[in-house]
Amino acid sequence: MMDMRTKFASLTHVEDSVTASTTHPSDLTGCPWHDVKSMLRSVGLRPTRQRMSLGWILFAKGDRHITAEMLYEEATKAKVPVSLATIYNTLHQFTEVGLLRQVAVEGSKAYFDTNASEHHHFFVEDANQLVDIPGAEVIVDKMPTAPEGYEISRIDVVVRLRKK
Amino acid sequence: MMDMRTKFASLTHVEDSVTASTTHPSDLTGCPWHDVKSMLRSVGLRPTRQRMSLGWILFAKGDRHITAEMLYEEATKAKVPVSLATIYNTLHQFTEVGLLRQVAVEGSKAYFDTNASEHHHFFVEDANQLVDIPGAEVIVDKMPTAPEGYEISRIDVVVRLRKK
DNA sequence: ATTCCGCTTTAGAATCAATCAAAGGTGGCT
DNA sequence: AGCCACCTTTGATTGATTCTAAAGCGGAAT
Repeated sequence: MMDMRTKFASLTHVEDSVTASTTHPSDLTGCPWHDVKSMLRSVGLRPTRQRMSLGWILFAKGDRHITAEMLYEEATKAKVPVSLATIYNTLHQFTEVGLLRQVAVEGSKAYFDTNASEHHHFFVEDANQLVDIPGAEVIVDKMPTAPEGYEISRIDVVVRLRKK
Repeated sequence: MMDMRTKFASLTHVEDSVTASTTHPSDLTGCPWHDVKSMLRSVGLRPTRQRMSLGWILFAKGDRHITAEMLYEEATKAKVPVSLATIYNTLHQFTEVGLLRQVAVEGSKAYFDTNASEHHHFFVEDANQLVDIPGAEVIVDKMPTAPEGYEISRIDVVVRLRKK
């Protein structure tokens, strides 16, 4: 919940004046409809039913690592009829505008992280599970120099774990 | 366990002494047969025709980042008839025994690195291209503590690049 | 309100990488 | 030479993701 607000604040600079006055903890949601709506507007996406529902599902429960299939099932369970194609479209659109972050782990499916801020991950090899690395426990010390004509857009660190 | 360094050192060394006198650089003969054979034996894989050929193709040209499809094409061009299933089997077997390393980047296909030693990568976002980060230019400073019951098997660092 | 235009969503087909299963082939040992 | 466990092959199959063409909706203008 608190994470939610922090997230929203950072995601919707443009909407600070709006969200600041309207944020209140909602019973089930944790993320009021009109906040999702303004979030969408602030990134230039039309607030449609599906996008609102999916945004609500995605960001209501704090930081998560979710696949398209997982989101599809959750939406279905939540009686939000939405097609798989829309799930993919939405995940990609959200990623493009910086609401989500796609995490690269080898393996067939793509994971999306609802925490789009700079942070790194544990990857449990046997369970195919992603976990945030808390705080600033990892620090990349010597930043490599990017090749000529390129700039660093991001650094991903994945610490792979195996059962002892 | 045979370390990557050892394998590479031995292969390239012998290559230097043999190919210099018997072959042209344009040929695929950068790595004599008996070395691939002993490499395979040393990791406990039977030196079959296909594995020898593929090992030869893979390790003859220094460090590379290759996909199953790429290797398949190269093998075909080199008149080494081999099925795609065998390509996949071989890549996975080589990875299991530490001759190759699978690099985790988002995207549809899996990349295998013929340099299996501890090092990290640049990933050119627009071109979907992998490049080794030279030397020890990246250092993970604070190793995170693994959760209870787990141990760290490896740390992957991917520095994502975008055209300036 | 109603209309209209363009962005969205949809279902299902299509694509792509990767894996599997069954049948035939081969390496290495005696 | 011959055996047997391991390899390789073909073709089918899975699983994730993308594409396509048609129907639906958002919201600004009427």
